[in-house]
Amino acid sequence: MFSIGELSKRTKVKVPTIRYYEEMGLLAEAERTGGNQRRYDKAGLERLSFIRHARDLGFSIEAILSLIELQEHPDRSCQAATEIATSQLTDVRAKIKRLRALEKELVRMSKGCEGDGVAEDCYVLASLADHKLCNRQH
Amino acid sequence: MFSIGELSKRTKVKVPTIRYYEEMGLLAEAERTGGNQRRYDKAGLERLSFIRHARDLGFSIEAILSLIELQEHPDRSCQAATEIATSQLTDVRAKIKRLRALEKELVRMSKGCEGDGVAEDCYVLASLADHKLCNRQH
DNA sequence: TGTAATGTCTCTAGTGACTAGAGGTTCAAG
DNA sequence: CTTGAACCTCTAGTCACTAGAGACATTACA
Repeated sequence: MFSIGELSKRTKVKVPTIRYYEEMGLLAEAERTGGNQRRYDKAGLERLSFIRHARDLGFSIEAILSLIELQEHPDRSCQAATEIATSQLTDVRAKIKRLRALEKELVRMSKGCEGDGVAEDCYVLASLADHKLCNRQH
Repeated sequence: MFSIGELSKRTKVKVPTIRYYEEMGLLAEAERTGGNQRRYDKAGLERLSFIRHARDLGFSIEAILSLIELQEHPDRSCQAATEIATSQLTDVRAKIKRLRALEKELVRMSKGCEGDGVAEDCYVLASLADHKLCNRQH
């Protein structure tokens, strides 16, 4: 059994975040010492690692709740889990696509201006003021 | 002179968002009718278009405030504008990099599971539970 | 000119996933 | 037994909006 600080160290999840996860129902309510401090065991550690891993991959709290629910019913079909992962993948790909378009536009903007002139002639500012100067939609 | 709703239509920025931008100091306080409703002119329209364009490119409100400040002092050096754009570009590139790593991991995860088994054997869940199953850091 | 529909006003509160801080209590080491 | 670090709960703040309540203004049409 170890404290919340120890759990935090081992999982690299900050202490207030652990408490927040408990409040959100991602973590079961921890056992308490006589003095009301949380104590965790291996199961708690594994659960938090799972959560952190999923968060790192961009899953929302809500999605993680569903995944945990599934985890706790090993007999259920895992279709939902695959669906959540696939939807996350679609999301990620959409974001990448959008960011790539932004990247191109920003490169074009930055290249147009050396930063050595005055604001009046700044290509960055001009580009922002007039969308027509852009090559692509965003 | 036109109303906030008209401005909203022309710029595709929602009415409450326009009011929010005003409160944040991105838009000058609008003129008002006798009945206290906001009225805008061409200058207001251009300013909001600028803001929307910058937001679309991912600039923060704070960054846009700086850009607007520059815009209003056309005699100042535009170095700051270029710096803001470049920093935004760096940001965007970092995000793309990270998302690409996530994408790879999610593909690997999804491929490992057809979604036709039970949760106990689900590769998605297993991957989340055990980071060691991952190919790369994220 | 009357009325009804639509638009606008301010204000408060909610979103997601935390983060920061106040003010108080408990624990572990020496 | 004392000290200081770690812990507790609670509230409020972050970012960029979004939603809703309840009241007032404007516009279109009869």
